[in-house]
Formats: sequence, C-alpha cells, structure tokens
Amino acid sequence: MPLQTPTLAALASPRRREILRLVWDEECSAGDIHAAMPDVTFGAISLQLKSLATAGLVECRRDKQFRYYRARRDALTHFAGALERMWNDALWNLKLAAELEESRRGPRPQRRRRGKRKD
Amino acid sequence: MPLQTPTLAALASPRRREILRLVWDEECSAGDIHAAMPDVTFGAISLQLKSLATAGLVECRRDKQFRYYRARRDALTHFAGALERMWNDALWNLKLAAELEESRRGPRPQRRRRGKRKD
DNA sequence: TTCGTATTTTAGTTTCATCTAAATTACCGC
DNA sequence: GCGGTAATTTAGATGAAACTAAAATACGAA
Repeated sequence: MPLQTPTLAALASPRRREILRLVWDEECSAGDIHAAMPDVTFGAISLQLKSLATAGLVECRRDKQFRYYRARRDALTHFAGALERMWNDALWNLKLAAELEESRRGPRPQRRRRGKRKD
Repeated sequence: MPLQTPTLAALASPRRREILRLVWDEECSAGDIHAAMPDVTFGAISLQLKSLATAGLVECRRDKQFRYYRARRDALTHFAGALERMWNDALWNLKLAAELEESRRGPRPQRRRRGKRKD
C-alpha cells in the first residue's frame, strides 16, 4: 500500500484536516460536517470532501437522500499516529491556554458566566 | 516532539519534497541543489530552502562562501518511513514504465537514436 | 580595496487553491 | 407528477504560494 503523493497535498489544508478529524471515529453526513463548520459554505465543504475522496482519504456511503462520509484509515496508516498526536496536542494546548487565561483573570472570582464563544 | 502543522504544509509541495530527497542522505550546497533542478531559478530554490528551514525540516551549515543543507531527519521521524517508501515506489514505477516502454518498441532493434526529449 | 563567486532578498507577475453565490442534480414523501 | 431537503457542480472573485529577474549581501582571493 504505497503512499500516494496526493495524500500529502490533501493533508496540507487545515480545513481538510478538520474534516478528516470529524469523520475519523464516526461517519458524518455532509450536512453534519457543514453544521460543525458554519464559517464556510456548504459548497465549500462539498468541494473539500471531493478532494478528500479523490485522494482516497474518505469514503462515502449513501442512505436515502444523505451521504455519509468516513475516514479511510487504512489509506492513512503511515499518518494516523502523527495526526492523532497532532490533534491531541492541539487539545492539550487549548486547555493549557484556557487555564492560563483563567489564572490571568485574578484569584478565581467564583465562576464567570460565559457568552457565545467566537473562535 | 509534537508534530507541527507547518511540517505538513512544507511536505505538500513537490518541489520541496524533491529538495528534501536530495539532502536526505548527504548535505548539498544550495548550488548543488540548483544544479539538480535546472528548470527553476536559483532564487526559487533559495526561497524553498528558506521555507524548509523555517519549518525546521532542514538545517544549514556554512563553510567558506558555501551553505550546505541537510535534512533534519529527527524532525521527520513520523514521516521518514512514508517518504522513503514514496521515493522508492516512484523509482520502481519509473523503472517499470521504462521497461514497458522498451518492450513496446518490439524485439530490441539494436539501439535507437534518441532526439531531444520533451517532457 | 576590487573582483568574482555563492547565495539571499526584493518587487512584481503568474499560477493555483479555496471560497461564495447561484444553478443544478438527486432523492424522498405526498 | 410536485415540492422540499440534501448535496454537488459551476462560474467567477479573492488571496496565497511559487516563480522570475534583478538588486543586494556575504565572503574569499588577489
């Protein structure tokens, strides 16, 4: 199972990696994916899904009017570890940043109510 | 040693992978690298080397008026195997293509003179 | 210092990926 | 069939990446 260079190109885009993470553990419909990334158009998501599919990194199952995507992990054997590590590190970094943020606000003034998060 | 996303971006470019392969086993001066890729300007090579260095994928040693680059394999631990596999497969494919090409020409009619190849 | 070679940097151009908005296709239920 | 939802596709706009040509820098040798 040789590594194809399209794989590297596909993994280069943060958007595609984001999608890939979403469909890593469970399959999602295109709509689900779009719902998780409201900052871009449905069309944009669809195009990226197409790229991923062309590179062989996701596969698609149809059910009724829906299309469910999932990662083809076997096509990513060489990268699965690295990707998961990256995602995990990102989480860790996020948490760390949040703690730092919190501690910077002073000596823990009860619990702060939070508004909508913009990311 | 967490995977940095700049690494993926850097690996996405065929040109940069080409350079990386050149400096994988032995260090090369910028001039050596350019000599191996006459289809682009020296400036272009230099810029790509800069990208690679910024991503931490190559390191540079100065000697006299030269600058010698080499791959930082430790920064690519997760990818080294995949990359080498890819390069090897490419070679293999190339050879295979050449053999097929040759066999297609018929029963080896001595040696054919070749004109300039346009690629 | 001046010249020559090696390399980088800058400014401008081209090329390519990604996005949006709108049109289109596909499918389901009535 | 019609209407509605899911998704893809198209055409065009935008921005980033990569290239070129030329100028600038760095260094060694004479």
